[in-house]
Amino acid sequence: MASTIQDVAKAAGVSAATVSRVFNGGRVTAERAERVRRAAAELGFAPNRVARSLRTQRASVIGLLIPDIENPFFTAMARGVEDAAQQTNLSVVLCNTDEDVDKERRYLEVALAEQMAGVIVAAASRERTDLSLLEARGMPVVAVDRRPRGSNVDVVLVDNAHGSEDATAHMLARGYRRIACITGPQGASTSEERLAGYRTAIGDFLRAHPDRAGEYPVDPVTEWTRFADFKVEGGHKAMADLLARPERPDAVFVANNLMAVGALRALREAGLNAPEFGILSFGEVPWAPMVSPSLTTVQLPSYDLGWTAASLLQDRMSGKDRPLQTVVLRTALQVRDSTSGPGA
Amino acid sequence: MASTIQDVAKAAGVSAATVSRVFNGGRVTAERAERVRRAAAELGFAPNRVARSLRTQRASVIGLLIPDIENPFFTAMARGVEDAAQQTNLSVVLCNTDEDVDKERRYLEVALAEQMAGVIVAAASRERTDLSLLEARGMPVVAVDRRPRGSNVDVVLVDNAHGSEDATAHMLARGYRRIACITGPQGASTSEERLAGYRTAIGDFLRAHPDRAGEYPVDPVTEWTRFADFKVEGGHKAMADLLARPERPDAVFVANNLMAVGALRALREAGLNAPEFGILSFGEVPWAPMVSPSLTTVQLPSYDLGWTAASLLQDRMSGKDRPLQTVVLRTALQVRDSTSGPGA
DNA sequence: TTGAAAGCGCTAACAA
DNA sequence: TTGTTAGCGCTTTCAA
Repeated sequence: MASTIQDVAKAAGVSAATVSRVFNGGRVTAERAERVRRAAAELGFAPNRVARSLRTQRASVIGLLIPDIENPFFTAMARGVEDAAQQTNLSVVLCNTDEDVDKERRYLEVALAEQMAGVIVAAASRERTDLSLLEARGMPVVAVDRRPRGSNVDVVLVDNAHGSEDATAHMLARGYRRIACITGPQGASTSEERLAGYRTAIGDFLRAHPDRAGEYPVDPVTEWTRFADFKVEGGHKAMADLLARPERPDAVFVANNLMAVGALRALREAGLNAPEFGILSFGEVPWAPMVSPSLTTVQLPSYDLGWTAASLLQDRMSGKDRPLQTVVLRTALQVRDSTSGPGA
Repeated sequence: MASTIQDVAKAAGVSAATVSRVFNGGRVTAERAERVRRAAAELGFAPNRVARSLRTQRASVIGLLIPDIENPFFTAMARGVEDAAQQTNLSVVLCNTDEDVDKERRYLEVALAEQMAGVIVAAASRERTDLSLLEARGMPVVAVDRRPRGSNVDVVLVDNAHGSEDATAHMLARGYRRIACITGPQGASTSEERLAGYRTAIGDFLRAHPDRAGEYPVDPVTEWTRFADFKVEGGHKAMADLLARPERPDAVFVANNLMAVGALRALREAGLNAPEFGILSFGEVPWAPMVSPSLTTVQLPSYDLGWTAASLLQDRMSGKDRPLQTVVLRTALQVRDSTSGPGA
């Protein structure tokens, strides 16, 4: 059906090897190259990548494994990967692992069987994702967003601690003082890192203003911290709980976007509004600019995460034997109206 | 590096053909099959899919081309495709065409070169997307959401007209009378179909209540219709324009989710609120339940669109030679608070 | 039921 | 610079 390199060779009166050279940048005289190109165009020839992969033992496809294709954070990341890959004519195969380690393992096996050129993986689990199979076979791998335990691969991460510190410092600068924190589950690295950033900022402030200590409960960084589940309902419950305390906070730093939605609802139910009560979401909310007041957020470098991972992967694929890298990307604070200050 | 079928054959003391039969359901005595399986497990053997594809001339990968991976409508569709494909052990390669016909064409060529088993495409353009290359080579193709002009492929579409008619009828039933419509660009099939549904519902109502005609401008279905661009700003401008008219509407049917966001803002700026002023969005808005009042929407069958397309594709792939199908899937009205009625 | 052998379409080593 | 040749790993006749 489709024409092969042999057909083109015959039509152009040259050997298959010459046709191959024309398509792969080998040395061919201009005149013959032209003849080949014309014949190829006439026959609608396009090299069969399957045969090429089999012969060269490498594909021009990279696999991208993400836990949730419906999460904008990951789709933006996928765009970054795609754009970077396109520069070297790599195609990207997107695999949705659904936060399921088994499904993820199956896709990893597919990547091996398909001889993919490399794999970028946002691990379904830091504990249980196992990249050793790929490593054993020498397949280039880059982990992104989460670093799977015990794996020897390049990693690209978000600087959660700095982002949280900046965000909290911003709220302090805008005049909020009694800032609470709703973070994710205890033990999850992202929760812990974001909480740590918040604590650093509060600690720094208290050290700079020792006179202020009297305004706070015994230990604000623990009294006003709640561990939730990164989901809407968890954020709602945590916020309601914080508001019920005798020393009520005047602002809240929420460690992810879904919990921020829940916290917003709890505030509204308590008759509180931003910016009198400050609220800031770690992680973009698509409709952040549309709610009123618009929501201040920490923007995650999702696109760049993908772009960077793809670049690292291509380095590895080209056989550069440099030591393993961990790249940490910074977040960006998007100041909007929900943190204008308690008196604004 | 990775072990081949030959390695397994040697280890099990059989021929490569026998190993192949074990993995593909050929006739092999139980005892030898067992030996082969053991050897394969020991060597960590998994058949090389590239070689298999080259030999059999077909792959176990299908391509899914979508215009915008960051649009929840398409990611939900992708989930549907993926889930359906998984049932027959097909992998899905997701390609983001970015509403760009050239990029789309490149991906279509990749699909051919990679010998993919089939392609599902949400066309970047109804006019300019060209599937004839694939058709010429006999590759199974299903078009989804949009029917590219001049192509002979199975199609899965959304029933825009019925969905809009239902939605408009719902608003009428809730007591809104002066219902405006903001639709997409003139000429786009989705705009026209949604507008047509709105007109049908209004027309039916007026025919059933001829006494009401006096309450309306000369021709409500044209006076209160605005063509916008399916974007936030377009919706905002159209709504503001409608509100400036002497015969002000008391509700609006908005033909997509982004324009609904713009329309909401225009309403708020004019001091109008739902449900006194009714508003309904065609197409789900992720935060529809979270705004107050919660937004009534028409839910598109995005997941099922994908699932159905994948099923049709698999029929085609298995060589069933049935006539071309067009499947039209119905929408579902999600009634929330923004259309409780003008007196609610 | 089994194995030997051919060949899918391509590239790369080698020889000319 | 060009062509010849071998072979990537698999499946599928064909003959035994």
